[in-house]
Amino acid sequence: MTLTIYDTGRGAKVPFVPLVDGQVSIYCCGLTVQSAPHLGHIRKEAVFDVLRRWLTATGYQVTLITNVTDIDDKILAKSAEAGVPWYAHAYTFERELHNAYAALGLQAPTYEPRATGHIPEMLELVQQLIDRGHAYVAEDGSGDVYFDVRSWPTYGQLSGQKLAEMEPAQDADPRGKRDPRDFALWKGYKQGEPLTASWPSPWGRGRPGWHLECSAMAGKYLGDAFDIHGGGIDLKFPHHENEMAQSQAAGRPFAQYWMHNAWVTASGEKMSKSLGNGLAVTEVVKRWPARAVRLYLIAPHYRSTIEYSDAALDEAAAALSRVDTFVSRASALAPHTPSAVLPPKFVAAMDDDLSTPAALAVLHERVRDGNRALEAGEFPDVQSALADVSGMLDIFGLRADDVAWASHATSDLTPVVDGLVGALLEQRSAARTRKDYMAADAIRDQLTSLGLTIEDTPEGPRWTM
RNA sequence: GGUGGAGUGGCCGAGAGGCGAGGCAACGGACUGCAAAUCCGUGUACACGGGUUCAAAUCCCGUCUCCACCUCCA
Repeated sequence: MTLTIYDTGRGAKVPFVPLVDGQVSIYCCGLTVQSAPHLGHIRKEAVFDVLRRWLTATGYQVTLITNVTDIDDKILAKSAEAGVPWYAHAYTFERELHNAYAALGLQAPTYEPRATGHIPEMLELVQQLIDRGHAYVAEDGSGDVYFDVRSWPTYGQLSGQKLAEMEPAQDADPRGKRDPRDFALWKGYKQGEPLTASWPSPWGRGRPGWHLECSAMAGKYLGDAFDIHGGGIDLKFPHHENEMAQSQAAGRPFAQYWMHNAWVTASGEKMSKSLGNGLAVTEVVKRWPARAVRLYLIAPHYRSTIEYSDAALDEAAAALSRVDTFVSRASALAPHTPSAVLPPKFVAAMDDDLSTPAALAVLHERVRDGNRALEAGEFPDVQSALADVSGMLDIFGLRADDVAWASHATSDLTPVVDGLVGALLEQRSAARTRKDYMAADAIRDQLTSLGLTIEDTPEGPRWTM
């Protein structure tokens, strides 16, 4: 059984064969750090985090590069509006992005290059394109450099667009372009822009175009050819189309597979900044446990649109707590280690284009098996179910005891609380023994009002936050 | 105008010719002093209209609705 992935370029599920045996190189378009990341942005990170965990678990050595676009028109515009330097503005949101990563237990990429740190690599790429006759300096003296779309016959292949059929540019000002569809590789410095946002180049001061950045950084860290290029489906055109064109036109084979995730919608429409801060990751994590948010993001298939609703987050939290309850009950009986060999149905699901919904169904099945075994007192079965459940949770990045959640876990007060609660529970048990249920319930109500849940189990009372 | 995706039971969300994924909620039962948790059970869902087939949510034709991209949005 081998991994099959849906390759946007071929428009079909295809077997995944890496360029180098045992290794996988992935470039995943990161964010333009112009505002706070919302659920939709972080979905992409969650999806590729799971992909990476799965590849790693199946024996691959994974290199994941995710860039940070820290210079672009919007960053300049918004920072000017806010009256802060553009780099400070970008840095603010880069840090917010990292906080969001941490909150959702996302493993850091192998490396996370910033666009502004790779100007030389970008200039080199532009020069190669000019030399090969696929790029030209604008004729209007703006200092812009454009990719010559008509010089590249396969332009439009990735997205299935035909040049002739594309909506005519409503931009009346061709800005020195030979064709309205030509895109900027390099943007000449304009009066009024901060001088710090420009770099010297053979064509005058300026800054890189968005598409160019990714090609240059992917090339630097992954080589001329690499395995998987990922990103949101909305980047397919023009961003990825342009990346592919400019890289291949420069003689680099570029990505072998393209994986695109769908977005998160709200009220049926694509989530966007205009819908307000309510959906910012920082806000969502305040309202629901971070692990539930993560589950919510990875439970549907990555190519399906997720419709945001409070109720859906509530459901994810409820589903997760069912799993957690089993894990904590079973763990109390015996130490365990996650299974190295996962249930075949789970493996088959994950290998089938990362079919997390089917894989999750297997997780729930094993939880049920485990609960049944728990009732029957079949400890070997409990242990085996627990090991499987842990192993599967590991792939999803949802193990409660994963170090990723450490910074958000309760601190070392747990033993103290345990002692105090334990003392009260002993009093309650005594009251129950003498059938003084009024007193027993009073203690339980008191603890409940503090946010604790008390459950009576065959092994004695048990409390959870 | 071009390109792509979607419409599934109360809700979320898979599947893609034949045995009702899974979760959440609800109801009934078991267990419990009462709960909680857990287990067992309960559903004749696939936008609409035709057609193909022994068999269609899945294929074909038509219709409606929604969304996205073609504007530096994950």
